[in-house]
Amino acid sequence: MKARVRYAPSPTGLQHIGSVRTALFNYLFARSVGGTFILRLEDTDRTRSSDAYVKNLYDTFRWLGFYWDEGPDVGGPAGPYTQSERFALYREHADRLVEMGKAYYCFCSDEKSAKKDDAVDEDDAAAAEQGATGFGYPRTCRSIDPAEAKRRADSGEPHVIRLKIPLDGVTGFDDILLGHIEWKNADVNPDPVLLKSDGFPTYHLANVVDDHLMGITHVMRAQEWIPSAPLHIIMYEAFGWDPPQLCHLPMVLGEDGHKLSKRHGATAVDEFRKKGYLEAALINYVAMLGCSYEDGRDIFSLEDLARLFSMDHINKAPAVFDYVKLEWFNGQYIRMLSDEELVGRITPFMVASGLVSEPPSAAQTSGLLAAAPLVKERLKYLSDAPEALRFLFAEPAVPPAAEMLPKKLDVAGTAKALDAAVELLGTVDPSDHDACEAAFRAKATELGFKLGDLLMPLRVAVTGTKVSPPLFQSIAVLGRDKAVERARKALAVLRAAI
RNA sequence: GUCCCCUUCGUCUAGUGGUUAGGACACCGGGUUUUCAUCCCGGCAACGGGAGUUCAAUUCUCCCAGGGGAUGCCA
Repeated sequence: MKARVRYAPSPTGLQHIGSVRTALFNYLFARSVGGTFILRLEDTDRTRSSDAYVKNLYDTFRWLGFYWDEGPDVGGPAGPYTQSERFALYREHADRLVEMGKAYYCFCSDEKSAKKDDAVDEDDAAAAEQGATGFGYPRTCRSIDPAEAKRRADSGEPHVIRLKIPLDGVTGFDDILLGHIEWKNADVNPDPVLLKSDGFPTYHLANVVDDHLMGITHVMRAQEWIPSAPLHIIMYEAFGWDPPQLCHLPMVLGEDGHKLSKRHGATAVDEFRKKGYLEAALINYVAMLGCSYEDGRDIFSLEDLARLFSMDHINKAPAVFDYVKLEWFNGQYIRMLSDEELVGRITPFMVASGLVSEPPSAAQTSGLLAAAPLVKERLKYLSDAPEALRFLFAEPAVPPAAEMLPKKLDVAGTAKALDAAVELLGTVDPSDHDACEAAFRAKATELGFKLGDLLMPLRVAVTGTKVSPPLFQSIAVLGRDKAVERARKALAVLRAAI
């Protein structure tokens, strides 16, 4: 049977790096076995779902560059792929369970859920201290006569439908990664809500019904879902369906060992994009969180990953998200870009910084192209480009004298060095890097300076900073006349400061 | 509290009874160099603890400890 897997996000927030990792693993698995990857929108939380987040979902995956074979936007034989459009289906199935005696109507108010989480925790703790045997819902309505319950429900009394968890016995399953896991039914969440009072299904119902109806063969999801697995198994059994194979992926943690969240740093994929991460770097890094491929290699393209992926290389232990290592990957991928590609990537950042017009002029583009090789190995993020290239597109402030001093040189000495440098600059061809260096080196020796003594003040004068791409190449891109002009102004400042 | 999952360098991992426990990032040295980077070389650094099984355990079993997750009309 052909494998069918799905990514089933709820559009209640920006796409999170953790969920995208789950999506990626599902995608890689599907590709590695020639299966089908499906997107299903779980928008059953009416108050939190929003179209803006659906748009963010599409934008995110378009950027990442891996896509689903079936989904709300591309269609497919098992649609619709948006749960709100499958509304009637869930009620039908919930009713069916009630008719079979596997679920029941509940008329309790949901005052507990209206409280804040903390309050609920305190309640539970208090209940436990008092020696309460159970936890969660006390199964109050489970004993109502079914006929009467039906009458009350039909008469319009507000209600939910709850699943009857067997009071004894055990429920278990074989996790592809974790092996056999089982629970005493007495330890399973007592009678979870399947259909909410607004008629929408909860995750549990919608998930099981849709996975079955959509022919899902493998469910790969984060380990935080393990405790709800028995609920789902009980439902599959109640419906008389075969459950899909389950595989619970290790969680992604922050450096403090807790579930990765905003306080650890960027978590929305959008944030990574805006910071100037390359999608290939992000995919490469995230794919390696909790999974290994070829030993001794760390750079993998999406195609490589899809080919090499295998469930038995997934780790059981949770993984800490390491921003520093991701940064290293980003640098690697930036360096792999051709000059043309790099220009294409940094242009939006140059435009956003106001250094380059929108659209860029031909001169700006050729300037960027000439400068690309100078900054390629210096960028950690694409967003570093404006700062690194600012001197080419904007006039830097004339630096104060102190800023220009090389190590161990005073103002007078620096003025002398810069004077010599400016004069020499007028006589050389800046595009001939080797010749320039030879000429400056000779001049430095002649005057008793080091090469750096000549170059540092010139660098600061021309680029406005002590840190810049290689000087001669920078000057070649900028134009010698402009460089000389800046250097003369700086020289005047130095002389005035003697 | 209860249930469930997990446990190799600081981090990501390789390893499936016998290895000097390997690699990557980070860190620390050194080299190249025109600042900053890149690049190259070297170094530091791990099998949570205790019982077993075995000629032999990082590898298998059990217990403990530690960490995490769940315990919603959110997913």
